[in-house]
Amino acid sequence: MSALARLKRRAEFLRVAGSRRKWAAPGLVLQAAPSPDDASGTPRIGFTASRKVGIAVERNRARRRLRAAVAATMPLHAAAGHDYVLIARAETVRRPYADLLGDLETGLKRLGLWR
RNA sequence: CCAGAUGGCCGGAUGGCCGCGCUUCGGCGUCACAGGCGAAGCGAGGAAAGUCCGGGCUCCAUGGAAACACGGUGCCGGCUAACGGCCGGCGGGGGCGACCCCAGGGAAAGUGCCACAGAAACAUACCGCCUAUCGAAGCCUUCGGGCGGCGAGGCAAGGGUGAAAUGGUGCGGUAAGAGCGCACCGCGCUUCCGGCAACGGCGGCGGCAGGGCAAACCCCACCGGGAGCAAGACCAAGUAGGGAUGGCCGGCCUGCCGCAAGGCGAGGCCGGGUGCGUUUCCGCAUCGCCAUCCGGGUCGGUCGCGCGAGGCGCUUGGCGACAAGCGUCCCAGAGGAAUGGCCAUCCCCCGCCGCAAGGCGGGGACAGAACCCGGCUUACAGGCCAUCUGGCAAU
RNA sequence: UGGGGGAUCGUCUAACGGUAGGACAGCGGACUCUGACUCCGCCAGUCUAGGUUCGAAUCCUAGUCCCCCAG
Repeated sequence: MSALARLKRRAEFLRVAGSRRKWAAPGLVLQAAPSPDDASGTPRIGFTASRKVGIAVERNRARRRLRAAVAATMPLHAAAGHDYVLIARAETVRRPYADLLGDLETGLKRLGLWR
């Protein structure tokens, strides 16, 4: 994930969620917001897997699959100068990988951040 | 072969492409770091889980002790750093058996409880049984007495109630009965023997010496300071050194207010208050104290943090838990948190098609380190090994 | 991650180890021209599994779920 950065603070997640730009797909929920300080910087990604997703094994699996999908797609196609939050759902663990990639791509297109 | 018991073990395998974390090395870069590039090595579990116990480690309290309080454990012996764990025994219960299960000290130290029912739940008599003993109505009489069963009295066998009714069965015995006597069983005490002990065995004595509950209070024995890696240490940055409300002391001196009586935490001293679990003496800290609320700062980094009661193998001792010795290995260290994503082949299971070879499709348990270790408990697809038991068949 | 607390009708809340009670809600009925109020009745529950006890919501053990706290 060399071309991407990570979101780590709770406040950052809340700020992205407060922007209300989101797209819900069967495999994931994508939220996005412009970066506060650097409009042309590298995209920053955050992952969330709540207890609704499942036990710790399933939460870890969901987050890893999302991270793999991001590594395959977003360095090339995500618009710069934005923060993204990916929320795992219960389906994220079982959804076929190709569909998961499709969810992420259509999410980026729907939010107008496809590049 | 079938059914079962116990103990131990495994927890999919191989490869490819793309990635992640840590360590080391190389070169780039830098005054030196940082950073990023490449390579190599390593990278979840038997339960990592629940957080139910025990320790290590860290800080606080530790001053000096005793008593009290509180919490825990509970047959005996051993193992262990320790344990509520483990091993071996004992006792009780279950199973044809291999084997399994048991909080399993004390109820004549004391207190308490035992609802309803029942006469009575710890010391009793409702129904009942009896008339030997004492008194009496009535009846009979050969006038000696007898019958009668009202009262006093005796009894606890039977009925009934209950979870539980003061040893059980049988024989004798008696007015009726009763360990009242005897035999066997049970129980208590005890000589001797075996055992370190729990306990067991043989014998003797005692007629029973006194219901249940201690996962009720309790007694006895033993153990235990408190908090926890968000412990704690260091570096960097940085604000404040507060405010409001309410409640609660005495004496003396000074000061202030007041003409005075007097008042006032403004100050000091003494008593004292508060804290160190409680009490006692002593000691220490703090002088206003206590409660509630408000206000202000940070949300960074490094260490702690991976050689340990360590893993594996062999030998020796021990029934065993385990211990000792020798050899060998280094084996995760993240921090919105790495240990992965995808694909292929093989293995196992299920379904469908097929005579078959095989083909197609689906699935592969429980579950993710967060300071570490020893246990316990709980979850778990499928499989392997060893020993043993019962049954059937054959030899 | 560590520490602490709790679970009783749909909701809130009682119950020395001895029949699980009350309020609200719901349903039915009565009163009323109708509704409200009021009255009567019904519906229902001890988180789960074992154990101790004659008897467990209560005591003990294990599990499940929920809530709170933290430098």
